[in-house]
Formats: sequence, C-alpha cells, structure tokens
Amino acid sequence: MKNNITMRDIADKLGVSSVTVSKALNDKDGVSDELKQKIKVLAEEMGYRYNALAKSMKEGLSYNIGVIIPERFAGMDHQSFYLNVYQSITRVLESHEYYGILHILNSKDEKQLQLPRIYHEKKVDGFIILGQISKEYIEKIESIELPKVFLDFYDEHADIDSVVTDNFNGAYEMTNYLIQNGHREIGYVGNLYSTSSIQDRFLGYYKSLLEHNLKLNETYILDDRDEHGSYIDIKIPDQMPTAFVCNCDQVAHNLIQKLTKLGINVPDDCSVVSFDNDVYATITSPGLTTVEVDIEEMASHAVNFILAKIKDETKSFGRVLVKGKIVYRNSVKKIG
Amino acid sequence: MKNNITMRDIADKLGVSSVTVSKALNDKDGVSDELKQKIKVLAEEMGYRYNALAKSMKEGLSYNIGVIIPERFAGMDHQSFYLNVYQSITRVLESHEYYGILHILNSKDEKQLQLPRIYHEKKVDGFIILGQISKEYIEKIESIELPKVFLDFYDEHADIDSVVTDNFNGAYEMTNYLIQNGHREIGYVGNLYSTSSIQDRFLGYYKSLLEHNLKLNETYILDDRDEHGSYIDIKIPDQMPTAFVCNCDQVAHNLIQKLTKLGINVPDDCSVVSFDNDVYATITSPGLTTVEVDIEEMASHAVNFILAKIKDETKSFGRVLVKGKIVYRNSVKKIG
DNA sequence: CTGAAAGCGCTTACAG
DNA sequence: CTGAAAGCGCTTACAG
Repeated sequence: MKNNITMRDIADKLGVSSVTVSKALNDKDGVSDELKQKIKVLAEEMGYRYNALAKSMKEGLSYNIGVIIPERFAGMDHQSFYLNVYQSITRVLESHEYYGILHILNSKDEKQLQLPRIYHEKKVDGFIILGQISKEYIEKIESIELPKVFLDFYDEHADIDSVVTDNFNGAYEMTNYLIQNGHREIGYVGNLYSTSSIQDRFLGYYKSLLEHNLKLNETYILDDRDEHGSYIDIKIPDQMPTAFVCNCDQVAHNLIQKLTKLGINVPDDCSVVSFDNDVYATITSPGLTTVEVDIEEMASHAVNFILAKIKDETKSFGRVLVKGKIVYRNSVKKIG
Repeated sequence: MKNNITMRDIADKLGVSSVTVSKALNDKDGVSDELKQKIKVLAEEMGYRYNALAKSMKEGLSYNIGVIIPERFAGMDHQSFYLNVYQSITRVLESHEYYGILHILNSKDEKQLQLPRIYHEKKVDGFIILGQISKEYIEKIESIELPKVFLDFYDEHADIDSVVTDNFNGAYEMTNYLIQNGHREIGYVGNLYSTSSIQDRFLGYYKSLLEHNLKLNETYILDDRDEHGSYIDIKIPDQMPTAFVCNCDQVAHNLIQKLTKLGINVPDDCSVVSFDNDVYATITSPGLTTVEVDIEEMASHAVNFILAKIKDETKSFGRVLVKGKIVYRNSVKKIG
C-alpha cells in the first residue's frame, strides 16, 4: 500500500492533531468552520480515503451483513430469484452504509451444521437467511448470538424474526379471481410436503374453495416435485378441472408444456394462475396471470429489522407478511 | 457485544501472553505442542471467535474483493447470468479466505463517474468488474491504484487484465458445425455495434464463412437490440437463410418465437445455434445447440489474477481467453 | 475550539 | 520456547 494517507498525515501538514481532523471529516462539533473547511480541502487534495476498518475495530462492528442462501436455491434451477432478492438487499444495505457478504450454503455444510467462516471471523454483524434451511441448521443458527432474520420462509418457533410473502392471501385472491371468472373445478399444483410456502398457498386456495362452497377434489392436487425439491413429470388426471392454481411460475410453465403436448390448450381448455411473476411468467405462452412477490419491500423489511436488532438486541419483529400483487395476463378464460 | 472473548482473555486464564495465544491459534512456530493444544482446547471451550478485523488493520488489507456489476446486467433481462458468475466468484474467493462484496453500479453513478463507497472506505483490496462499462468509467477505474480485473469484457487498452470467453473461437466452431451439417446460407443475429462479445462472435462466424468460401450476405445480419441494449423486435428477412448463429440464447429464444409465429419451424425449416447455455437454452423448444461459457473457469481465473496482483502489484496477465464448450441439442437439422 | 491519552484485538519484530 | 513493546488508523472520553 503506497498511497496510504491517514488522518495523521493531514494533521501533520496542517500542524493540528488527528483528533481535530477526525472531527472535521465527520462533521462533528468542536472544530471551527474555517479549520474544518481547510481540512476537507486538503484531504481531497491528498487523495485521502477513510479507513472504515479502524472505526470497525473501535466499535466492534464490521458493517457487513452475511446473507446465507442454500445452494439449491442459488442455481439455475430456481431462476436466481434469490439472487435477485440478494441484489435488492445489498442495495438497501448500501443506503445504510452497510454491505452484504453472500454466502452460498452448500449441502454438505448444511448437513454437517457448519457455520460460515464469516461468522467465525467476525466478518459480519448479523445474518439474513434467504431460503428454507433444514430444521437442524435453523437450530444451529439460532444458537449463535448475532441477530438474524429469516427471509422468504419461517419456522414454527415463534421467536425468530422472519419476512415472508403473504402466500396464503395471494393464493386466496388468485382462487377468488378464478371463481369470479366462472370456474368451479379448480386444481392445485405443488407438493404439499415440500415447503411451507407451497403449503400456505395451498391453504389460501383451499379457503377460497371453502368460502364458495366448493369441494376439494383430491385428484386435482398434483405433485410438482419430489421430496428433494427436484421437479418431476407432472401427472395429469384423467378427469380435468377447468383451472389450476400453480405454486410458482416455473411449475405453471412445466404444467402448460405438459398440457400442450396432450393437446389441451391454455387458456381455452384450461386456465392457469401462479405465483412469483419471474421470467417464466412472460416466457410461457400465454403469459401467466400470477402474483408478484414484492422483492423490494421484503428486502427492505429484512434489512431494517436486522439493523434495528444490531442496534438494540432486544428488538423483535415476529413474522411479518408482505402482500403480493396480482399481475393479469392471458392464462385465464372466463367460462360458464 | 457481550460474548466478546479475545486472545487476551484466553492468555489470562492460562497465565501466558497473548502473543503465545496468537502463535498457537495460527499454528506458528514458537509454542510447545503441549501448550498449543491446551490453548486450542480452551479457545474452543470459551467460544472464542477470531477477529479478522484486527489482522486486517495490521496488514492494511480488508480481505474483501469488490465485484462491480452494471445494473443493466443484473436485472431480470439478462437472466442473472452475471449473478451466477458472482456466485462462482464468491465461492472461489472463500477458498482463499477472501470475500466478495457485490456492488451494483447504477446507471447514474456510471454516468457521473462515481466510484463505489467500498472504494472510498477501503473496504476492498481490489475490484473485479463484471460486464462491460462505459469507456469513461473504465478510465475512472483505471485511475485508482487498487488491482482490478475485467471479467467477460475487455478494453482496447492492452494494459488491463481481463478474462473473457473465447467468443471468436466459439462462434467459429459453431458455424463450422452448421456447415458440416450441410448449411451454406447462414445468418447472424446480434447488433454489431453493441458489445465487443457480439462483435467477436460475429467475426468468428465470419471467419468460418471465409474459410469455406461462403459469401457474407448482409440481409442475413439481423439486429437483436438497440444501442441501449434493450431487445427489439427482430426483423425477419424475406429471403431466409437455412440457419442462424445467434449471439446468445435469449436472442435465439426471441428469434425462434418470432419464426414460429411466422410459421417457420425450427429446426425443420431453419436451424439455430447460439451462446451461453443458460435457461433459455432448455426453455426454448427445441432445446438449443449452444456454446456453454465456462463460468467456473472464468471466475477462478479472475480471482487468481486479482489475488496475485494484491500480493505483487507488478503482476500482469493481459487478456486471457477461456474456451467454451459446445452443448448439442435439437435446434440443428442436417440438410442437403 | 483544540489535543494528549487510551483503547479496539490482533501481529511483527526483537530480546531473553 | 515465551513475552514486552510497538503499531495498524481511527474514536471516545476528558482536560484545558
């Protein structure tokens, strides 16, 4: 490091103390405006760069937040939805003079309950966990003393702060919309034993059926993935409903491809709605009517929570739901 | 910070000095094996966590690398190809006890030549710039004294280290492949004035034509995007070639959708090959024969270069090409 | 308004 | 093999 100008260098040139330089550069009281101005100008001239590390040392804060994404959510398979969320997170963090350090949690570490090195090296002041992790890993994470926030999933334990989309309500409104369009035989696509968001979306769908006095027909509930989360070939029932609620856009895409192959046209023969409004929503033909997850809002909540918890560790927010927004396209047909 | 155990705390409990603890924990010479063992056990017991910040301060290194992605490459539009690269980068960095800090460079900052705050705060020891930035911003980046590596693009200035896919060779081999399959009328899709990778791929395609004594037909060169990089409606020529080389999978996808609408079947009426092997390669029907960019290899090079330059600032690598690999699917038909 | 002193938690010579 | 001293670059009381 050659170009290493410190506050002391500036102080020496001006014949003042480094304390005064510190105050001036941080716009704190205790320096005359005149001197402050002089110092700022000289700092600029000398190409001074603030050393955030020193402040960190003093305060015991790294000003970094670790963002943990399980590797199965970070790959191509999931359309990097989570990477887009990560991007929003870093943007919000930056506006608070914080930075994100991404940690992809690989399956081996998850199984062996290995915490990321950024934890062991005190490189971060807290963790945002983005995407469902195993029960055991949740417990491991809980055991550490740093603030943490779960994003896009939650655990039955009430004492962990989490930010999730309002899956229940979104699916409920989606199903209502189908019913408004005359549909009475409505199926659901998603493995109910896979993730909590699939479950919640299912329950929202179910509530809408109940409210409208419609029977839940079990042959209309289709599996979309196996227990490891890998997508499987969707089995189309002999007896078809007039519409499907899919748990996500990618699955809707898979479903529509499958239906098309069987000569079933969407939306003419069968309507389809889904969740996420990711690339699959527009890539699919017809475009999908879907619930858009409010990524910005979720990221913003998660960041605000974690920063509040760093400042005051007694703060607690519980489970916070972020409402989605229906985006209308052409995958639903009015019938009846 | 309550649970703040330091080396000194361990030292005090054992009646030794913190120097000895430091040596023991870092497996350095100068401590008896016996004592070293004792120290390690106690550290574990006390829940000691190493403070990387202190080391950073001492050495003047943050052990972070800034990864700059222009925002236009980070959004949905580009299918987060770069976010996947970022993921590989962080993985390689972690294996070197380094961490990545992602900075999405927004268009305003790029225009105003605003350097990221992580630079001004000495939060990073170097930069990997991922994705083409403006000439002016390149100059700005060049002016800073930290090591930097350009990834997936390069500049005419020879003195900047960069890692890029071998676009020229990939397109050349792809076109050869089409010719082997009997094609003689081959088009190219991509705005030649947009990015250097589109240009290089075009030139590889052109070289293959030249080598096989095939004429370059200008009406077969189709624009895919405007000067801002936004995709445009592709204009299909009246006189069609029998095959197209597309500059990327997404554009191939757009092209195929367009052709399909016009009743032109791929690959029966027209073959298509492309670049990237991203989601669009498998989402498109038929699956695309395409060149896969070796993300791992590129990330690994970029990281190794930047770390080498941090250790020894005189190190220089120039422009390094990483070969891609053809993935064969069903978008090419043998003819003639 | 200005500054001397102490400290954040390590590591690097150097001395014993 | 072990440790006292100094220093990395700031900031926070506190004194003048």
